[in-house]
Amino acid sequence: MSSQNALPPKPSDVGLALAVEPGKRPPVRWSAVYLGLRDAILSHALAPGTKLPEDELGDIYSVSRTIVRSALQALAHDRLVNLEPNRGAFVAKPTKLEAREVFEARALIEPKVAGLAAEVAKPADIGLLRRHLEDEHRAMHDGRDGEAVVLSGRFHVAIAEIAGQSILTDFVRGLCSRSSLIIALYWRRRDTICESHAHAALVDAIAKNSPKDATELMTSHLVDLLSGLDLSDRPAEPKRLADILGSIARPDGIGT
Amino acid sequence: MSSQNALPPKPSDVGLALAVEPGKRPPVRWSAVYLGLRDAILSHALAPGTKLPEDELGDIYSVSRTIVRSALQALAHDRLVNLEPNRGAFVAKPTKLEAREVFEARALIEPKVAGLAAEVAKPADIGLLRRHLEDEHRAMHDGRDGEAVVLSGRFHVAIAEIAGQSILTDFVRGLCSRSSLIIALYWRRRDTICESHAHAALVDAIAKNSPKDATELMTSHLVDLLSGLDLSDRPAEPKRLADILGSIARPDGIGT
DNA sequence: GAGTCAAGAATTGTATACGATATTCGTGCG
DNA sequence: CGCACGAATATCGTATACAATTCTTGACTC
Repeated sequence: MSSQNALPPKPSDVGLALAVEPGKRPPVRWSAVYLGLRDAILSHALAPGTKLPEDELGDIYSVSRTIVRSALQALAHDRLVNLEPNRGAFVAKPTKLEAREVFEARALIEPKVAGLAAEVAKPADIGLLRRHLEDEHRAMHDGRDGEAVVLSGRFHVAIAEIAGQSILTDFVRGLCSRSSLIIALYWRRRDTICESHAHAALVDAIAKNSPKDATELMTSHLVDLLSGLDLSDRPAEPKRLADILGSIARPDGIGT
Repeated sequence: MSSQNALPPKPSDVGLALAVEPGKRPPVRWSAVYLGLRDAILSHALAPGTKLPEDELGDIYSVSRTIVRSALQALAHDRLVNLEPNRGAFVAKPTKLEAREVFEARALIEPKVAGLAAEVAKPADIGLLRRHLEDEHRAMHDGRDGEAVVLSGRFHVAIAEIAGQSILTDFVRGLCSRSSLIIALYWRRRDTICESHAHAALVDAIAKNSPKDATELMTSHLVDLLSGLDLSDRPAEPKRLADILGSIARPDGIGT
């Protein structure tokens, strides 16, 4: 019955108030579901608007709906899923307004955080960032866009962690997660997807302990990111199913 | 299969992603427990560290533990309660380090938000703020400290709402909530508890559409608030129970 | 043929049962 | 007298059962 040998994935990642040391206490069971879904959403494996039925998720992760429900609630609090009463959970679809606000919040917080990081960064921190940079580069080069986006977010979070402000780090983490959804919805230029250069410059500024440079680089990096989005002011997008399907080369042979 | 016409209903009430209008759909059952506990914590009716047993809360609110559990999870995400696996839920006890970080985050976000509010505030907004001010004053004057603290927080949130940045408003809301806990733990001067004057000046600056003034006033207001706290660097407080009980005039007659 | 309505199916909401873990308290030993 | 150990109790963790709601589908009417 209790055959669930749910291997603890990564207790440190779950940004929640749980006083639990990694190895000692069993990391709450829903964290596996939470992390799995989160990764899937952030890496764009699950598109915004996708329904997330409790039964199905329970089957997939071999847990009861109780656990799934907890995970979904946590994701809802992160604004990665939308809980609609009596209807179920759906991958969130941030509006363009929300998208703008996310980037405005990032523009306020992250430059400051980058400056802080540049002030206190030690060699070990720089090493960590450079390793991050490599991972990112590799994922991007391998064409794994989804992971590249996730890693890009994790890079920003890593900077915040170096700054040593855990609350601001939580904010950055949340904002980056939501940015991932925003990118999935509103990204326009697929070619310029990863300005890894900007990240590299950022690391250099932090390595040189130049808070001012780091602050400015982060600001312009975020502006660049924002400029890659299509956040024009038509709030509703009445895309017709026919338009979408018509514009895609359909595999002839099956269907009408 | 519609493309959800997700009109942002009211993200201000419960800080969670629920597309639900107050009256129409049943507002998820746990929100009653959530709000009740939150008020009790923010108004210092429940002291930090207090255990919150699921059964007891279920009896009080006449719901099953399932509901209580959801409410507690939501509160944990707000960092108002601490969930310790297999041990239960406790009202959070922010450390001094956390307290400092909360106020550093507020010092980063709120001045900017106040400036924004001053830019866009309309007469109706000013009226709202002045009414807030009165409520605060009244509660303070009536000696209801708990509510005064809550209202003070709501004032800051109201400013953020005027600024029209819902995400930053969420941040401010969370930070103010945590500040309430911090005040419960580390407030030192009980007399100067409410610098209602600072709030009044803030409203004036916003009313005059003076972003620069509003920004500076908020900055100094937060500095003042912080200076009222005892956040010295001894991380652990080895207060002995005997000290506390010994220093209080005990009602003689009962007990040993 | 389009629209409406209702019965059935599917999914979510809540309560409860039961196993697992922690805490308490009594007992015995040093 | 203090401490260690173990049974009893209390509380939490998870699964499951059942109720409530929504969605689907088919028939019926206009």
